[in-house]
Amino acid sequence: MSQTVDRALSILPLLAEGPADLGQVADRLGVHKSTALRLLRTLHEHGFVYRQSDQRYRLGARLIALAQEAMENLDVRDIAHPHLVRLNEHCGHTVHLAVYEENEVLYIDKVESRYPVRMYSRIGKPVAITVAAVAKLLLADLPEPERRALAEKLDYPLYTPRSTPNAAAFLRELEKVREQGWATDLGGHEESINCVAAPIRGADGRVVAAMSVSAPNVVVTADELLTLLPLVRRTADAISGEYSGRTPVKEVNA
Amino acid sequence: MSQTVDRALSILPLLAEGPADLGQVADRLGVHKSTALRLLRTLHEHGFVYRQSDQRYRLGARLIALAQEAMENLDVRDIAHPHLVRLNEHCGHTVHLAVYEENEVLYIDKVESRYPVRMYSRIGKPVAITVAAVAKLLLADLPEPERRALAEKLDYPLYTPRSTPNAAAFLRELEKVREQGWATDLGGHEESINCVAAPIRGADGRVVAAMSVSAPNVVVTADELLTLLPLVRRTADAISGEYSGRTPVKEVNA
DNA sequence: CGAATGCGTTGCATATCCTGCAACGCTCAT
DNA sequence: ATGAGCGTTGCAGGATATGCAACGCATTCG
Repeated sequence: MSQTVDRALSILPLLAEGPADLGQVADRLGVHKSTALRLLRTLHEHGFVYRQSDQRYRLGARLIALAQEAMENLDVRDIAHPHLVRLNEHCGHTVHLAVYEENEVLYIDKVESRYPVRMYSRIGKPVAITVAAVAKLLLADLPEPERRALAEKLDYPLYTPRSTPNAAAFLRELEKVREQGWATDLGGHEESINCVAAPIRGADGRVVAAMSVSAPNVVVTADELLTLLPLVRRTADAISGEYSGRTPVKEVNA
Repeated sequence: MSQTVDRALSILPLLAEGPADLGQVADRLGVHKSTALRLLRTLHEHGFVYRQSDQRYRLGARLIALAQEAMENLDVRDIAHPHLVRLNEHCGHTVHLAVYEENEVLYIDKVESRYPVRMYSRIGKPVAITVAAVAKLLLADLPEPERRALAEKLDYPLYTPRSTPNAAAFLRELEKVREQGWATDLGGHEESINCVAAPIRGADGRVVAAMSVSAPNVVVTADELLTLLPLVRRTADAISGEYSGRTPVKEVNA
């Protein structure tokens, strides 16, 4: 809606691909160099871009710090964290917490596996939305039209033979997940990694987040992992209770 | 330099403090509501802000994802990571990697302590610049005028009695750090936590990053921690070598 | 060694695009 | 019912962003 701001913001994803010089930015924006320069300068003043020694621009530190703050005032996260840690202490596997927000699902917390073989993932990273167990739970709860629209719009990359192949299959899977109230990903993203996940609900019953336990099958088989399901669900329910119940504990910020 | 973009970007730190509604944003920007609305809309389209169910705005997911990408293409980080992990495996303590960028020092990587007592810190979080060992190393390497200017501008919060009290003391400390080539923080930030840190240098000898080992003194005393100094320095030197030497291994992106 | 190319940068005139206003619709509380 | 408070819209005026052309500076090539 605001052309100038629109252009300025478009620079950021562009720089996320890697550093770029003024000319490249101007070209990809389709504007004159002087225009790009002024936009970059403004971004620079705010610390969103950084000018490295070779004069090229890349994303700046303030952006990282801001994102950090953004995550820190997600209240689900605060409440969930100790539960995730406790679950990790019980089973030793990687525990994730994820939320859905406007066509993306992303991890907002993680407790690392205590086994030497760890899976790759990072807080803040958008998850493989068509296969991840947490994504299924979050999308399954969307209003039907929105869910359908989103499913149609997605790509369905075949990470493995067991990846969700297309929108129809995905919608069917979501329906199933919706009914059973939990989800799995059995080798749909990484051949050897399995997950079980459960939803965290707000006071109105809507799914506000999802948590999962993941483990490579060199550590435990899928069947063994599934035996953790009741525990995972109980943990998720405990978080739900605390989240919707508004525990009076810890109300530091007004 | 660009008023519109300037205003739009100012909204983000504002929202980082917590969700806000349209009126609040307009007030704090000192603009008309309709203006704020248009800016917020533009930010929304790009996913930088999110409109929660109560209509208030907060920082959006794209911001988090972007910051993630920003960190992932810092090459020091890639190179350093395995070294940090190895160091952690040796000593068991928390290992940090930090960089300086325009008046801020922030952690860009972290390997968690394997002891039950862990220190609080988060990747992406700006560090306590006046006391942290890594910050001392990074600032000590700045050109003298810049270092002095920065030191004058900083606040010197007294986290503990051992915190750096003022600019003069800080500059003296930086001089010392500069000469000895390593730094410590002995209870200057958290009473019970000590750190030893060493610099990572680029091909031209300039400090590009700094790494540290931190441990609470309930686990090891400051003296014991200092015995790790040679190992920390060796690790930092190894990273420096790899970083400046341009190892031919792994050149995926052109 | 000098010319030429490529880059970031500046000042300026044009008109585009942003701004603030005022009025509207809506929800919620009185 | 009535009013207050909030987000939203269309519009006219003018501040503000834009592209141009020219400059400085480095690096490259003749």
